[in-house]
Amino acid sequence: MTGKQSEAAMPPLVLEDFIPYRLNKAAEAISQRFASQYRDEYGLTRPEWRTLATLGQFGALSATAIGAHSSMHKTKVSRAVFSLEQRHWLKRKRDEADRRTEHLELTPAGRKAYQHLATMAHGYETELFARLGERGAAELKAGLSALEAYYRQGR
Amino acid sequence: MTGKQSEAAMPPLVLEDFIPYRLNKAAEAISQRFASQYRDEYGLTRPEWRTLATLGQFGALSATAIGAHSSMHKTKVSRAVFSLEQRHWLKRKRDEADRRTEHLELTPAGRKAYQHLATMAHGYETELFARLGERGAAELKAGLSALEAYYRQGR
DNA sequence: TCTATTTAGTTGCATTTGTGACGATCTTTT
DNA sequence: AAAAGATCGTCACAAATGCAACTAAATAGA
Repeated sequence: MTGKQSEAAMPPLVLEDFIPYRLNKAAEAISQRFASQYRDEYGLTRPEWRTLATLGQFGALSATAIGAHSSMHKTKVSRAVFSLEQRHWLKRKRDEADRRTEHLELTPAGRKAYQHLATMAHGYETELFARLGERGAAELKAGLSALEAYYRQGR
Repeated sequence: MTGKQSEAAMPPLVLEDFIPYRLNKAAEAISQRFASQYRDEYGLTRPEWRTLATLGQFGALSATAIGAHSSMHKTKVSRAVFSLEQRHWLKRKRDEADRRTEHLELTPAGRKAYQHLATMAHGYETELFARLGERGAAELKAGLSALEAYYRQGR
């Protein structure tokens, strides 16, 4: 026997301690709650919400740019754009210089929905921070920043 | 003008600061890297790896227990179990007291694969911690713990 | 005891997602 | 300027996921 463990074999991996596992569960749980808000209120899917939020923040972007920024697959963006267009929440404009790309922009209706959802998002986050406590919130942000620095230029 | 902002309107929500968004992107990026390892080496899907890891850690569980522990949908577990069974990595045993439930247990082959994957997982995490730095890793863990405490007893 | 309800796990079906190929357009090379 | 290659967005198809219905078995209620 080599010390630490006595009779029972220690499991080679404790999932509750494994960072990718914990991150996934946490992300899913936290997103779920907010997702049900925009789903209940507007019937939006996650890719649709992401697209809306990205356009709301940046003004006018190509589909490719949206995907690059928010890590969504080409086709996911394409479909979300189509769906938002159906709602008349965004309109497309051909780039006259490069006629392959189209610039996507929110309509007034889209912007209005965005404003509302952004407010809900802030509310959600405020509540989250309150429950995490000053300390927990600060640690989480710092930890996420470290992670982002890692995988941003990572590998 | 009300101070802070000058000419351009501030976007109502900055995605790079929004916790659910950051968590999702981080979780996806971090998981992706490890997922490609077990995918390339064994052709495992995520639900399969999760099921394997859960059984490896806990020894023998019902499908329901696996799903509850790792937040996977019933049918996801059912299909992962089927697939692992095809590989002869686990076997089912009827519970004689309650003949609806089956106890799932890794075979020697399954255990061997698990050992290997668990080793890879540790390696991955070790490298991750190294890149995050002592500080970043500690903050991330603390932040995750705070989150877990939040959503565990949820609402 | 007989019925109604709950639980474990699977399956069919619809929805969502990713892959690969495509037409159109732009860029680079020769 | 023609040919080859890259990029933008879409679509058909295949794979993965979730939902609802189902069988079998246990439990609770009458």
